[in-house]
Amino acid sequence: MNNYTELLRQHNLKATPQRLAITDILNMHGHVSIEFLYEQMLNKFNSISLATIYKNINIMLENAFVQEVKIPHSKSVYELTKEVHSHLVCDNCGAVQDITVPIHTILEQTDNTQEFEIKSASVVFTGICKECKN
Amino acid sequence: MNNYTELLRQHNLKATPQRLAITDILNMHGHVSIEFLYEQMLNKFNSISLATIYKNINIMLENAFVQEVKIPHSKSVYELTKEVHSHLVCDNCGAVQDITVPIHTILEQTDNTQEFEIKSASVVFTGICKECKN
DNA sequence: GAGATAAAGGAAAAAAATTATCTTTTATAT
DNA sequence: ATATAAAAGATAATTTTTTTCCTTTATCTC
Repeated sequence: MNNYTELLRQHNLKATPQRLAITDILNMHGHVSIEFLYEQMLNKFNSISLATIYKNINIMLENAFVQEVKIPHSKSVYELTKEVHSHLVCDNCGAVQDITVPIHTILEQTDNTQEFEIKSASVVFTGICKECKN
Repeated sequence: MNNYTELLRQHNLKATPQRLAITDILNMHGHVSIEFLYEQMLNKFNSISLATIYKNINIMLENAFVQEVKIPHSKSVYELTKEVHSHLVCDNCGAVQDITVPIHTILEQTDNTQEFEIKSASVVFTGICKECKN
């Protein structure tokens, strides 16, 4: 029993081999698209269907086991839920990295005369990653 | 000749009646989904096809006449391009508002040890709007 | 550990979203 | 006014995502 079995169960998800594999791929790659996930899964389960990928990602989203990252001008990627954080996306290679942004400070400096009660922030920076600069 | 004819042309877009109508709808509603835009357009052009909506939104995106706003847990909306700004999205009613965030200040306060060259930021706050609080 | 059961997987189809094709119409430059 | 490139309309085709139905399996209980 690896460590993700219990984590899946804590999110009301049965620990099937397929889900453990999805979890491993997410853990290994950090941020993955549906297509990439499907391709990787095919290596282990040669008859897995895309519907199973979608069904799992959807139920994992519902149970907050994974999060969707919506990226400007690009397809969404999915990641295991962890501490709140933001993202850096490379315009050149598409790589996605995590970054911590002081949301609290931002809110203090933002003029919110609109009386909108802000609960969370989704921040995606785009630019050029270290590797692509060289 | 209303004021959007010239603006369309400046973006290398022919000022067709359909495009002027799309522009009016975007201007009037601020942020609209593809479906909403289609429904509104049907009022004026009873035989317009969804393909025309997509073709126009896509070419308007390419020519930076409109921008796509990707919203967590929801479908994208589109807006006329204006000064750089961020968005507030109400979890309750789905309304989208503009807000100005001091991105520059954020960057100064963000620890970017990853040597990532940030060029732009997409920020979407979610919470409860003024109307839904009452 | 064996049996019961609710949930998950596989396969295929269906539905929804998006893009492409081809012909007709039209905005715009000349 | 005419020529022309681009856009619209009408489908059709693709792509993406969801659903259905039947089989398999993870997990709970004994």
